[in-house]
Amino acid sequence: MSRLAFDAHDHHSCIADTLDAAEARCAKRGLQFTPVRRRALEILATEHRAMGAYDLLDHLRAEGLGSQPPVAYRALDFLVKHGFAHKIERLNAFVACCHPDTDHSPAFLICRHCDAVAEIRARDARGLLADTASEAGFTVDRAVIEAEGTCPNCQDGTEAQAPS
Amino acid sequence: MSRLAFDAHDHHSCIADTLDAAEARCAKRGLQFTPVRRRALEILATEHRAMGAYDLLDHLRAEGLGSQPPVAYRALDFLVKHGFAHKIERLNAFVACCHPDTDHSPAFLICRHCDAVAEIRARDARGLLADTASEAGFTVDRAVIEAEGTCPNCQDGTEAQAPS
DNA sequence: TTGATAGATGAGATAATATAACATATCAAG
DNA sequence: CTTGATATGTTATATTATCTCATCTATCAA
Repeated sequence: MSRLAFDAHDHHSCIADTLDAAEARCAKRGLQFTPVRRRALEILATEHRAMGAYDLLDHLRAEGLGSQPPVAYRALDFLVKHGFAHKIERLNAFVACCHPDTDHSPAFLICRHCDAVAEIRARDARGLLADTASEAGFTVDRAVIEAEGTCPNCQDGTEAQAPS
Repeated sequence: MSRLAFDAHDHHSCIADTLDAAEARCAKRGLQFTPVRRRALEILATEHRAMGAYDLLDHLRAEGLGSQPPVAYRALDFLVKHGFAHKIERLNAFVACCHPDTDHSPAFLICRHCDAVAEIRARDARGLLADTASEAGFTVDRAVIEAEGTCPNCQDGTEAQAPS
């Protein structure tokens, strides 16, 4: 997989890649990558953390791209529906998807100290879960897998750091 | 593990077991199993589904056990904190724990059609998740694992049934 | 018995998250 | 052009959760 959000990385190109990939997928599928949607994704990617819908709305409002909650929720619905962003249920918040190209089964690592959220692949864990479920006769459509704990940057004695 | 919530079972004794186990654990740990807390757990166990805090509050209010939201949230906090109930993040709702005796790593199966929620063990899936996380230097304290899909009772052509 | 303390409850207000409902706009296809 | 589908603007409201401060209760030590 690509770099974890915990790692240092070239964030500028990471934003550009995210937007380019989204643009390409929208074109391919005939989806409208409108200014609000594009900008919403860009804000999520730039902030690089889980943002609440109202956080996002504040940004959009400051840029004249809409002032009421439905604007943010609609953009987020679109992004989540098409896999450009994910909702973190535990936080009632949203993150840009780090690798929208690949067909992925995301799980999330949420740091309690610095609030960073990293997306990882959880194919195996999902498989196991689906197996266990099917023994009970249950068919899984979608699974929420979110781990809370301490990220590598916050392990080093110095806790409760601010996010980078 | 004990029976799944999807299965038919002796619900009366299931409620009694839940309450007895909670009472015993509170006694052992010096926790106050007060009337509101006890009744809250009893309501959750009786309804046998994921209930919102305000649903629970409605029941409590009808019985004169409190009328304001904090009453319900405090009782739920207590129950969740001590493992007598769980929060389903995906639904912002709460369920009584089916087997509070055992040291368990719960995961949940949420039926989209009838809204039933079953608690299963997910020790293996959790282990895999923790392994993957630790490769990234992340230490997991707690994990939310919730699968949405179709329960065995709703597989049989006749969908969108009411919960039992 | 008294007082101190911690935990639990009561009550009012408000914060934070999310959706309903309806009007208007945009745009591509026929 | 007009129709239909999708997107946006706006107001209002629903749902979920917490803050604050006062009061009460149980326990324990002096």
